[in-house]
Amino acid sequence: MIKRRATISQVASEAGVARSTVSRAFTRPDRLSPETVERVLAVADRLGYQPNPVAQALSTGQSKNIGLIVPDVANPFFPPLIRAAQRKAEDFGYCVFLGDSDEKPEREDQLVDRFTHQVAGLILVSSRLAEAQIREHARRRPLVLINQDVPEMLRVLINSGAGVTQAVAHLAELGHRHICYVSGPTTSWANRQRRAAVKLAAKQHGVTVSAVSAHKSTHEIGRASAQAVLGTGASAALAFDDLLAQGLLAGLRDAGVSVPSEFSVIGCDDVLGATTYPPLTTVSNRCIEVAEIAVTLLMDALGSRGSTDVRHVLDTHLVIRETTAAPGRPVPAKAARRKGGAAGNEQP
Amino acid sequence: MIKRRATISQVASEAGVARSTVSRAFTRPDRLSPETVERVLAVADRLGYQPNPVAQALSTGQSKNIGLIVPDVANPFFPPLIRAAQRKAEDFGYCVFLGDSDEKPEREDQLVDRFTHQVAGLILVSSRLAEAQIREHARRRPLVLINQDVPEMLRVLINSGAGVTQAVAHLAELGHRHICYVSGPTTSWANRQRRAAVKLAAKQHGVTVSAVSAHKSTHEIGRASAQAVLGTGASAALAFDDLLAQGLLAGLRDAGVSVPSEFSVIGCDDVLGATTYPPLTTVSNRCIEVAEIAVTLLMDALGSRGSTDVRHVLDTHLVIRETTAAPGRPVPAKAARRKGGAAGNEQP
DNA sequence: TTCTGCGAGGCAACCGGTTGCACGACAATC
DNA sequence: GATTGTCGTGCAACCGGTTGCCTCGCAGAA
Repeated sequence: MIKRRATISQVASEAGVARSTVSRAFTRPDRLSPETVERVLAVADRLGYQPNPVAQALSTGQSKNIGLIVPDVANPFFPPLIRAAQRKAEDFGYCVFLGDSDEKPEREDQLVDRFTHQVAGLILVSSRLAEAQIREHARRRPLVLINQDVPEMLRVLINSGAGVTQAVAHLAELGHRHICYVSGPTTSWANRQRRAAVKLAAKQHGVTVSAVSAHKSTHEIGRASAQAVLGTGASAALAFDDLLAQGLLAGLRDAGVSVPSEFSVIGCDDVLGATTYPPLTTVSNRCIEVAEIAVTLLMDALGSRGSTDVRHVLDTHLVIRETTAAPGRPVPAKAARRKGGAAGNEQP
Repeated sequence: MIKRRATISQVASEAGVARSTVSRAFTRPDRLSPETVERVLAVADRLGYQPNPVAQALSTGQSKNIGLIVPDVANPFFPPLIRAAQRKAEDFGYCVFLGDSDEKPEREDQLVDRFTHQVAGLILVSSRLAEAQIREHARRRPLVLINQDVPEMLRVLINSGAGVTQAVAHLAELGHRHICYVSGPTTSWANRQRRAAVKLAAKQHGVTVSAVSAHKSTHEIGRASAQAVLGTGASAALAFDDLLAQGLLAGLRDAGVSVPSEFSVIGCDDVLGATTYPPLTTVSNRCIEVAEIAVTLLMDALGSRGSTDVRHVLDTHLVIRETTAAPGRPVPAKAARRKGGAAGNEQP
C-alpha cells in the first residue's frame, strides 16, 4: 500500500555508477565530470529520486530542520511570527518543528530535549527557561533567543520600551497625571522591560503610576481587571499587550466608562490592528522581522560565520488610533458597577 | 563547542554487552533477563543516553514525527487547532512539523514533499489540493484530512452546515426576509458547505439570499465588503467566518448602520469569542476536538488497526450573542456613506 | 619511453540505531 | 545419558546516505 521512494542505490545501478558518485552528483558536482553529473541527474529525475533527509542527517550529523518553541501558539502575538519563521526557514531549505510550551518551563525543557536530536538549531521565543538551562541547551545546538536577553548568546529583541516610552509621553501630553500599568506574565522578559519603561517614563513626566497584575494574557482577564484598574484612580491604562487592552476595553464598557472620553487605553504589540472597537492605540510590533532575523542568525550560526554574542534590537513606536484622549471628568471608583446585559452566551 | 550525546555503542561497552542488547533493553525488555535490563538502563541513565531518533527513523523506516499543514497560520481559526494537535501528538511521543501553504496548492504540494521523508504521517487542514494530488500523497504516507471531504480517505469534518442552518432559522424567526452570505475562499470546502447550507435553509424558510464574495478572509476585506452587502438590500448578513464578520461590523459602523438594531450580523467558527463589539453571534467551532481526533486517527493508521475510510463529522450550533435582532427600518442603500473620522494611523 | 601529476570515480567505513538468525547454557523429557 | 526445547545474548547485515582514501587512466614533462 505504501509506496517507497527510490534510493541512491537504485539510481546508482540504473546509471551504472557507484553510490558515492550519485551522492557527489548532488552534493559536489564539481568533483565529477559534467557528463557523469548530467547522466546521474537524468536517471535520478526519471526515478523521482530525492535524497532521504533522514539518512543525510544521520550520516552528516546535521539535519535541515530547526525547532521553534513558543509559550502559546494561540496567543495572537505568535502566529505571525511562527508563519514568518517558517517561511524564512523554507527559503533556506529548512523544515520547522513547532512546540508549544504552554508557558511552562518544564514543558519547554522537554520540548527542547525532544527536538535536539532532530534539529540543526533552535529558536526559543519568549522563553520561560532560566538562564542556566538555556545555556545548557545552547551547548548542544546553536540557539537563538527571541525576546529574552541572555548575555553572550544570540538574541533578537523587540524593544517595546521605546514605544512604551512614547505612549507614556503621549498620555502625559494629553494631560493624564495618573496612569495604570496592567502587567502580564511575570516570567516574561517583555513584561519586565515594559514595566520598567513605564516607570521610568512616568517619572520623567511627573506622572504617577499604579500597577494591576494579570498573571496571564487573555481577553477575559483583561476584562476582569477593569474593576481593579478603575480602582486605582488612574485616568488611563497601558496594558502589557493588546489582548489585555482589548479585554480592558470590554470591561470598561461593562462598567459604563466610555473610551476614550472618560478613560484612555493603550495596548502593546499591535496584534489586533484596527479590529477593536474603538480602534486601539498601541505600540507597534516587529514580529515578522524578528522572526526573519532570528532564522537568518541561526543559519549563520549553522554555517561557519557564526558569531557567538549578538544582541539585535528592533525599536518600536506608538501607533495612535482612537482609544486615547485628554482625561475627561474623573471616573469615580464606584462607577465600577455592572451595566448592560450579559455578555451573551459563551460557548459550552 | 557542541556537545554530543552518548551513543548506543558507548552504553554497550560501558555495560559490557552488545549494542543489540542495549537496543533491546529499550525496545523489547521482555526478551532480556531483568538483571540485564536493569544494568543497561542504569548505565544509560548515568551516561544520559537517549536513543537517537534520526537513527531509529532510518533503521525502522518510521519516525516519531508528523506533519501538519495549514493554509494560513495567522488566521485565528488555526492556532488553537495547531496547538491542540501539537499537544495531542506529544502525548503519543510525536513531534510536529508545521507548514504554512499560504493558501497556495503548489506550496502545499511542496511542503508535503519536503515532509514526506521525515514524517510517519500527515495532517492536512483545509487542504487546497486537488483530490488526485491528495490521493497521490496518501499513497506514500498515512494522511488525515481536516475539513476536506475526499471519499475513501481519513477525514474529520466540522459540519458548520448544522450551525449555519440554525443561524438562518434564527434570522428567519426574527423576521428577516432577505439575507446576504459573505462568502470566503472558493477553494475552501468549508465555504462550499456553508454556502450550500445557507441556500437550502433560506429556501426552507422562504428567505431570499444574495451573495457577496470575499476572495480571502481578513478583517479589511470584510470591512470593505460592507458597501456591497448593504447594496444587496438584505437586512442581515451571514459571513463565511468571524474575521469577515468582524470586518463587516466595522464597515457597517463606518457606514453609520448600527448593529443589531438596523442590521444583523452572524459569523462562523467562533474564533473571536465575545471579543468583538458588539459580541458576535456566530456558529460554534470544534477545532480543538477536530485536531485531537485527527491526531488519534493518524496514530491508529500508523498502528495496525488503521481503517482506510473514515468520515468523522462534528456538529456545530449557533452561539447567540448580541449582533442579531429583529430587522429595524430598512437601510436605504445610499446610507452607505462614510461616517466618522479615519480609522487612525495604520502601522507603516 | 618512463615518470609525474591530476582528475574522475570506486571502495569501504561510518553515522546510530534495529532485527533475523545462530549459538551456548541449562532444564526438562525420554 | 542423549535429545529436545527454551531462554538470553551476540553477530552481522541493513536502513540510505556521506566521505577519506586509493586506484586507474590519461596528458604532459623529462
